[in-house]
Amino acid sequence: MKVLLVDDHAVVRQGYASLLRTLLPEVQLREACDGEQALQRVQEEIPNLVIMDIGLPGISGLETTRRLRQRLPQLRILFFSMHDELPLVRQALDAGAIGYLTKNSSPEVLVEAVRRTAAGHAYIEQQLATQLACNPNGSDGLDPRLRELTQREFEIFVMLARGLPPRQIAEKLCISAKTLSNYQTLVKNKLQISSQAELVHLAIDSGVVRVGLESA
Amino acid sequence: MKVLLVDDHAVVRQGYASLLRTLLPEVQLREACDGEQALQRVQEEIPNLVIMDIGLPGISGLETTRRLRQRLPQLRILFFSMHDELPLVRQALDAGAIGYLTKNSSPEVLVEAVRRTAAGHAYIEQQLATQLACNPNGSDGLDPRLRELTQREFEIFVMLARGLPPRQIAEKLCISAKTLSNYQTLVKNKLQISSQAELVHLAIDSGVVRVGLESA
DNA sequence: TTACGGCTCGGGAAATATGCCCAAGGTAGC
DNA sequence: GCTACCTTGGGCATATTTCCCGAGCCGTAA
Repeated sequence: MKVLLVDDHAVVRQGYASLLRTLLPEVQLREACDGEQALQRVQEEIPNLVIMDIGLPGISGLETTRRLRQRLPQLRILFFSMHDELPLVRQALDAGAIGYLTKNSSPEVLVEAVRRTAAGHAYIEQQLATQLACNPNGSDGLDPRLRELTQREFEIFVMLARGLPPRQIAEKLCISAKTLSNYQTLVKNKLQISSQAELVHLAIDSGVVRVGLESA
Repeated sequence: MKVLLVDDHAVVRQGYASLLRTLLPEVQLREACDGEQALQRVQEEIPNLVIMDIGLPGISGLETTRRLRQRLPQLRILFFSMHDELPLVRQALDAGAIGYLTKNSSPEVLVEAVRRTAAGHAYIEQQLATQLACNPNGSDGLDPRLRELTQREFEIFVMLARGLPPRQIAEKLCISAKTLSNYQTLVKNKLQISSQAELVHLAIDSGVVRVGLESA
């Protein structure tokens, strides 16, 4: 079984790599540190499964997933993220992921998820699956205004709501501070708000971010 | 019994005034639309009870309360606010209020509260009282950083966290936009944060504001 | 194919906001 | 009276935002 690990934090990635090698000796691992590299690796050799971090620099995990699925619709992608907000899970599944796991999961769960998704079965972390099942599918808690946002705008919206410094957002997305600023204005217009504070309230209300600080 | 009603929204104030007149015919009502006027009215004639809105323009309800109590330590002040966050209740009581009621209360409760506070007994809305009792008195859920803020800074902090437009805050507090801006910088420094988004998160974490939009 | 529309990205210029320093007036306490 | 601190704002340099505009891409409809 061939697995491609995509995560921008080398330490984290390698940690999970060694974990997987131990727990699943039959797996042949490859790694990528961003979306570009992931696309390239997949082109070189098609894996049975891609394990994808959601918060990549440059093209995000979501965008990378869309592109991968576009090229290889049968490709299986398992999201592996530190975020457990429902709307993000939905975004991942919409983008074409077959599974979603948070980084809080135990190694056993990780192994199980890898096995199942590699075999083509969906796997969503227990708790998230339950919540998804409860929250009637289509009608998230999402504010209708959020539907107006494009994918890119949505990503930026989330980061802004988390309170990441603008510089850092721009860096992470590999766009100029200027572009970020323009997006920010655009997003605020679409959401019909004027301050960053309202943006945070809206994000929390919609369940897009959780209270409490921390970064992406 | 003489009661002074302090609230900046004329309609609201008069609504409650007529309500009180109906339910408590023995009450002699006077009104004030801001802190200045309240101080003046009290000077003209000392009421048995002051019913105070927390969100006044100019000097706030809290500040007005402090000044009133300074001049007349025996004066009874009942807060009547649309906000039900515990730290705000504490601030009101600290400022010298003898009662706290939210605007969601039923007329019966209002009457009861007026009767009790006018008679010199404390009256705190059932639900709030319970919460206050549960949350060990001194050690709120308050972030230690919030203790660094002066009263004025705290007021501004709350308004910023609610997402009020800067213009509006400055207007409401009757200070220049420049002063507000200076306060904002000061507050952010004291709280050791850099963005407005973090400010909102901190406020929500500390229970100073509740999620959901709306203004003051 | 061509044309159109939408998305992403950023430049330019003007308006705003911020950060930092400083100073005046008020109040409280010693 | 003196000191300390809060509140209020001016000045000024810098950063951010806003608004307008154009380029490149991509998918789709004609």
